[in-house]
Amino acid sequence: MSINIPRGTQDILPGQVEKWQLIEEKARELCGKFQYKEIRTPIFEHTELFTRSVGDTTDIVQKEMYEFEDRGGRSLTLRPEGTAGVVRSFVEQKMFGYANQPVKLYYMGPMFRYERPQAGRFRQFVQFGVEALGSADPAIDAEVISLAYSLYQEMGLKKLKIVINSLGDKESRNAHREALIQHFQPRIGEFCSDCQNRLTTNPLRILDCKKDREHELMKSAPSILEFLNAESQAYFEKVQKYLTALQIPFEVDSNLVRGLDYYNHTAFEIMSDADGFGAITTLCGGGRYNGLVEEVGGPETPGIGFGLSIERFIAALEAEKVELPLTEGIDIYLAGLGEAAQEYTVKLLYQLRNAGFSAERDYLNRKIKAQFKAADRLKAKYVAILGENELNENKINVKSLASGEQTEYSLDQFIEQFKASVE
RNA sequence: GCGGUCGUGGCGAAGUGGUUAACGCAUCGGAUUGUGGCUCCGACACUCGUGGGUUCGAUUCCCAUCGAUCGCCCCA
Repeated sequence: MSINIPRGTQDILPGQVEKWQLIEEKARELCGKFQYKEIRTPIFEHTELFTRSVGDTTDIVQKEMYEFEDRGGRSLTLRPEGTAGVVRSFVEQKMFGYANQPVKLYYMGPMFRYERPQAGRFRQFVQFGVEALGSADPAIDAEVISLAYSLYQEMGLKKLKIVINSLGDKESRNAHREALIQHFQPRIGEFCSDCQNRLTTNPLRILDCKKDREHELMKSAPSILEFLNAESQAYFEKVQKYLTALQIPFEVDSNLVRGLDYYNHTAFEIMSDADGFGAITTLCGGGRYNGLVEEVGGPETPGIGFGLSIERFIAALEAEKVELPLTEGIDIYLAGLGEAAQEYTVKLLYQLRNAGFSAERDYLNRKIKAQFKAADRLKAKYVAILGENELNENKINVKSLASGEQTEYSLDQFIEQFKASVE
């Protein structure tokens, strides 16, 4: 029996990988403009880092982590998200002491979650994310959101929706939580089983339920926004003010919840409205996590960031049928006929490549006709034909595949002459 | 963890309880003995996902299993 790819993973092959490269390039370019620097942290960390930061009651920690013990008996976990590792590094490398503050970082790499795969959901997926540590200015919340938004826009996505909410600070959250429990408790029996569980684990999530959306208690439920204290309220308003100034369209959804424990204040998601996008709508999720740095052992430091999946990014591009500017084709294909000529093309090919051309030759000993077909498939602009005749007469014929015109060159000076004629 | 659908050549995709497993694309060869994209001709399935069962006989029926896919939960 042959070995197949592990569940929830994928091979990204030539033809598809170019899309990844484009997104990665664009992300890096944008980070340069926004002044976020790349950080590369390990793909596995001590398990405790995730249980402490992500939260040990979250689904991620409870049932989705790739956790293992190494030969030294340490409990390690393949990272399920990017923020924890970055924050760990921030603390461990004492970045809070850097002259440049806030510390603005980005990362790109594989994350791992043991989930049942479906559309836009994998066990290994690639996340691009950004973290800004050390500033509690609402302007940086707007900057982070605008960075993600720009990336999608510049790649050509149009059907985007930004949803924001404020989760408030700890005080606001706890007050809200109590109010929710009081609100739903008396009639929780009328809700779905999921919601009944949520009442004790995470009552906030009840508001997010799709089944019980129409229940009257849903509409009358206390909103987090009513429980924001003055400070949280002012902060949230500032974020909105800045987004408006940046002309970034957004809507406030007081039911927007984040699944990781470390979030507070600003929470946001960027979603795709494109048809045929299935059940996945969230392209990007992020928010503020003041308090996380302390949780991981560092000094009191505010932070905000987002994570987005490249897989979903590409799915959204496909759903919107965005044409990406993928470059393809080669400059020249060397068709050789006969042993002596074929041998000669080995050298010629290398010279062409060194002269700056993308070039290819036949490696399967094919006949001239098949070599032309191969050149066609490679979308070659030119085919150079070298046979016994040409070799003896010190010349080489070059045919333009577009026009069909054939030009003769001196074999000695072929590279120089060809280069001159193309330029 | 739960539910729906599906599993036939490199890819896409028909099909039947019975002995040669359609077709399309791709590939290779030929028509055109050194020139592509069009056309025509030819070649190309000893695991019909795997294991077991029913049967004289199964790719086709049943069960299990694995995988894919979509949805729930949750999330990127």
